[in-house]
Amino acid sequence: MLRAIGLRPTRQRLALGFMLFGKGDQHVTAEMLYEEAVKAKVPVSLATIYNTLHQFTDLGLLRQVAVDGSKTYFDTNVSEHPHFFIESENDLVDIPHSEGMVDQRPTPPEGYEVVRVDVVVRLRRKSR
Amino acid sequence: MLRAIGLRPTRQRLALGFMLFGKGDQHVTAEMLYEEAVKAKVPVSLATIYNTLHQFTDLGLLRQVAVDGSKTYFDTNVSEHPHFFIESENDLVDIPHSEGMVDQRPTPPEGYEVVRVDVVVRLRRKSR
DNA sequence: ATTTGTGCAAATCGTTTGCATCTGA
DNA sequence: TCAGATGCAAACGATTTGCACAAAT
Repeated sequence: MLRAIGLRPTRQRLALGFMLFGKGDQHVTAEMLYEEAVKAKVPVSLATIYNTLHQFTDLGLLRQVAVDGSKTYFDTNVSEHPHFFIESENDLVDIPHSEGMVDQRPTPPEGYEVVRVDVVVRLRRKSR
Repeated sequence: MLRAIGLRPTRQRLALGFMLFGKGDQHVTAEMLYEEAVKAKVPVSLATIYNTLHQFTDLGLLRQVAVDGSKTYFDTNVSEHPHFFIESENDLVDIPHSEGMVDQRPTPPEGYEVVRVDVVVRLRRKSR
């Protein structure tokens, strides 16, 4: 598969590929993936994690989600869909569809095209 | 007005308040506001800009918009509305409403409440 | 006189970059 | 062999923080 998209199947790319796509849809940050790799004793550097995430994204295997200022999230589900972001836990999850939110692409202004649409519903644990 | 919301009307807060709310809706980053202040010869530090932006946000005068990794944008229009983000120019603009996009609040999961909904349509200049 | 705000510089955090070294075809 | 990948450490940019000084009430 890596070969198919023009990337050398190296140890680290293979390992990261399995971690990302081997267990259903998930949302990861560079740091999270790095931790997981360390735990799994996969020798890989943070720099390589970033390289890989971006390469995968450019090749359409991952999708970036703009959540907020700091961390960048990558979604293994590349289809267009909205997210819940639970602020207290820094957790990003898909919104089960049909949960309201008709999500129609707006017409872009003359001369521009839509790159992607980010819909993030930010949640907080209810106090009372 | 500052007094009304419980903030001392200091020189810099007054100046920043005018810059923010004195000319219709706009979208600013800390850096942009700082530049504007410097140009207008308003003596203010970046730290104070950040303090002020956050205080105003907490008090509901501004609204934060999650655009992407780096810069944080603040919108003087605090109502819930979607945005276009023009990647090449780093420009954030309101989407003229009725442009499609039915924007219905989804039902949050048990025990959570919606803090805010960010809808960002990312645009790129059309190539051909 | 007290409390609150401001400015500076240093510290932090996620991410990127330069470059020497390694590795897969 | 050798282009492409990796790893390290330094560089970066936006934001935050600690603390001395200044300004509102």
